[in-house]
Amino acid sequence: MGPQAATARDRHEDVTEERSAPSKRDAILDAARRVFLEAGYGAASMDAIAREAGVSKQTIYAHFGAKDALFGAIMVARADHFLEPLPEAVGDAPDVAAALDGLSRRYLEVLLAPEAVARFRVVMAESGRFPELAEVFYRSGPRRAADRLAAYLAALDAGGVLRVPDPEMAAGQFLGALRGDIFIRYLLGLGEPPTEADIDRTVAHAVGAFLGAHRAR
Amino acid sequence: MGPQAATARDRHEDVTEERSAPSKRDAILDAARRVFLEAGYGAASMDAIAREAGVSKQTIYAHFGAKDALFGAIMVARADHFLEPLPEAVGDAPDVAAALDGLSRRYLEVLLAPEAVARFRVVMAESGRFPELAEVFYRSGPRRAADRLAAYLAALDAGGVLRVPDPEMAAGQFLGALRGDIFIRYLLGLGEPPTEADIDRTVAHAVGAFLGAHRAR
DNA sequence: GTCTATAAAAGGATAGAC
DNA sequence: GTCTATCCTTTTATAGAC
Repeated sequence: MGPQAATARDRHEDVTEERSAPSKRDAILDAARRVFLEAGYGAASMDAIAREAGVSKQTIYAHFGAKDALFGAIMVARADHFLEPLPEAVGDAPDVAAALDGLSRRYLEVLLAPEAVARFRVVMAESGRFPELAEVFYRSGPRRAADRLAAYLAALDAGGVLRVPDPEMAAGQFLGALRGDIFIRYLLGLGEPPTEADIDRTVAHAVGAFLGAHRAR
Repeated sequence: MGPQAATARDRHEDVTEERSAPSKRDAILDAARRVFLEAGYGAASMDAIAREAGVSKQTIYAHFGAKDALFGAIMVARADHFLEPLPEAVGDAPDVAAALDGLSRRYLEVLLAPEAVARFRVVMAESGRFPELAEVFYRSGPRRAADRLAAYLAALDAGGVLRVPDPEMAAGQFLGALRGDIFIRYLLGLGEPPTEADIDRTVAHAVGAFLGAHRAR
């Protein structure tokens, strides 16, 4: 093997191909993600995952051992990416209204992405069987978003821009207002996804109400 | 049979007992409700329901025909009771703050009842398989609560008490703020249920913010 | 590592007696 | 209407060849 190959062999010792071909392991993970998120844990069969990945069932068991281990690998691995694009929007905005507006749009964008909704639904349904998974999901997703917003609101209060005596509560309720009815409908699989105009109205109303409620005296 | 028996025999023709003993049918419905809500549709077995009800599996099939029919009977039957105690709180209250306060407490009380949370979770998880069930649940639960509140807010706006130009949106976002973080945590099965003090703080904050945002000029 | 074939168990639904 | 006993399909998991 060539000299630069050293950086790429963090998993295998005896690989012969120099280009890291899409490994069966990754194919399995990808297929499992799709099948689990679409069907839920119980209704997803290992046969379906094997078929989707183009491998045999035994190959899956050789890699992951059992169904619940595979499920855990999928759900935890992707939990980090949830709501990751949120923080940048807070610090750079010229004024408060624009900052809240931008943050709200990113939040709804992430929250209403089909994969995020499916993930939420599955984690929720299986929270009894996988409690630690629900915990990780909560902390890396909803909790993190609320903490970031709370920190921003606390800074606004300290700077005298707004009056926010209880930033944690205010952050939680603001994000709750943003979710409003839309998210429930989405989780229940009802009706059409919200249009751009719906988003505009929702964000404008939530931000306006928040600024009205917390304006400095 | 006696003359008064006529009113009670809307289902049976050949009953011999005069007191309506807890029928097997009701025992099945009750057991099915418990098992379905605890385990979810997929993980709930007909064997478990039969055991819990103290009857044989065949008795269940004689009454309901199939698993999905039994599930539908359970979930739809109880959907009416969801949020039923809400409307009274609106009209009688002396002032707006007290009305919103009372309504908020009832809403959270109903929403955080263990059975309501379990129902929400199950309907959500099975919304793909039973779309019409999700629709009925939504309309009789979340939607109804939001509509009632919106009508009240529209009346306040018309009376000049508050300024609420978009009552539907305001109602949805107020209820969303009320759910805030608590409901998500609850759905994910995390941590302790909220204490009385938590409820007090949550309601006070949401009502205070709402009044601040929508006060008449 | 990967495949084909199979074991072992669970669960939805039905047959037939009473 | 109700029970016991059974069928048949699906599904997780494993054995053994290559």
